[in-house]
Amino acid sequence: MRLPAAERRAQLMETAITVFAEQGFYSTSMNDVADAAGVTKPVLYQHFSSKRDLYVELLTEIGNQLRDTISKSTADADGPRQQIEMGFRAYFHYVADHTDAFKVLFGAGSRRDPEFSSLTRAVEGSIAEAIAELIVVDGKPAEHRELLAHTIVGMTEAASRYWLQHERSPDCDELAEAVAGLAWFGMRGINPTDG
Amino acid sequence: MRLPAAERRAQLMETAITVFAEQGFYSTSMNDVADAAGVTKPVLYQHFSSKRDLYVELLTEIGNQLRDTISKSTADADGPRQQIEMGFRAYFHYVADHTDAFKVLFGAGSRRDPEFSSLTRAVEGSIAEAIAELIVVDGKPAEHRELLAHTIVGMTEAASRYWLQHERSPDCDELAEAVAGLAWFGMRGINPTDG
DNA sequence: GGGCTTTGTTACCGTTGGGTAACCGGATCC
DNA sequence: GGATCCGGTTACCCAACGGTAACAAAGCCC
Repeated sequence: MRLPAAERRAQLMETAITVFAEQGFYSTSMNDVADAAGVTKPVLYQHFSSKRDLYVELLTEIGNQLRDTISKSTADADGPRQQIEMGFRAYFHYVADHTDAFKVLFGAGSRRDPEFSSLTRAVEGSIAEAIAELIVVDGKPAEHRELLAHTIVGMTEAASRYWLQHERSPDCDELAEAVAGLAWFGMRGINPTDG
Repeated sequence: MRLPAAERRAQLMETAITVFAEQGFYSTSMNDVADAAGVTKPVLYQHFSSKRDLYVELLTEIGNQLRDTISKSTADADGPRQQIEMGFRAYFHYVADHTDAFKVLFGAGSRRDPEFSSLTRAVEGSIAEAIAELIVVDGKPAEHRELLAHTIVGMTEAASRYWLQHERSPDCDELAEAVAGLAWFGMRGINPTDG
């Protein structure tokens, strides 16, 4: 029942992710989180100064996790095609293994609020940056690169949402392959001279 | 000041779209909507039985509008490539011309709630259906088609969001061309035997 | 075992916001 | 010119929720 501060804090964050993932930011009360953690509200306020603060900490932690996962997995890729492939695989595996975290980071509540959305956009931005480097545009304005990169990131989120809602079929790797193919041929078709 | 019921109702819906687009479902109070319309709360309740009811009516109207716009524009297309092109053009023009409506339909508040999200998903579904027919997959499970179609729909939303946040540059048609290309070559690359 | 710290709890406050009851005033119809 | 709609307002109720003050009890150090 009684836990040392650090452990309690970690448990609260984990619990909060579950509850927020299910009900979203606005429909979740601090009592909901506290109850789910088997604790009362003031305990929550011992660790987080406000509801927003709690949510912000969740978003930053999740964002860092996802970013690290992807960047580690693409580090030792061999060529752009493989980099795309491995990046997508890592992304979808993260979605599969940390579904609640994914839902919190890219779910509804996080995009409306300016403070929250700046965090999720930072994550999207850093992923998009990596993708943008793989796009070769000649004969087209360079700004298209960022646009297309962000579009691909959004596409991946959409695929994840659809996949989660349809019994996670096909399996994770097959999903990654299909969506990576869509992205790869899409961005390559734009500029067919790309080797 | 004083308006006949039908007009007042129309005005309220238009105003509500603006306010909801700006602040989202949860952060918008019925008073906010009423104030923005230059009217008091009970007037709102004379036309809509609850906040949810108001929102649901907005979503269905917007959804129908968007669906009609797209299906009309693709009706007299000549071949799949042109169908994609024209569909995307219609979609992005809708975003440009009815930005607030777009934000309400695909914005944050609408995906969290099951009742709301079923409406936005219905729209996405009907667009995805049209796209799915243009995807030819052989050698791959047929279920991939729906997955990819939904992925492309999501990609379009993401592109719209990014575009709106970056001063709407490049212009609408150029945007449509770029994203349509991404989708077309993406879904074509998946199965290169497609003519 | 007594005192201090750390971890909880109960009970409360203030505001916000969905929803409603009761009342007002001008046009219209006879 | 008075009854009658119809569109509108003021004033309110009540529940939910973010946040807090004050208090209880477990563990630890000596």
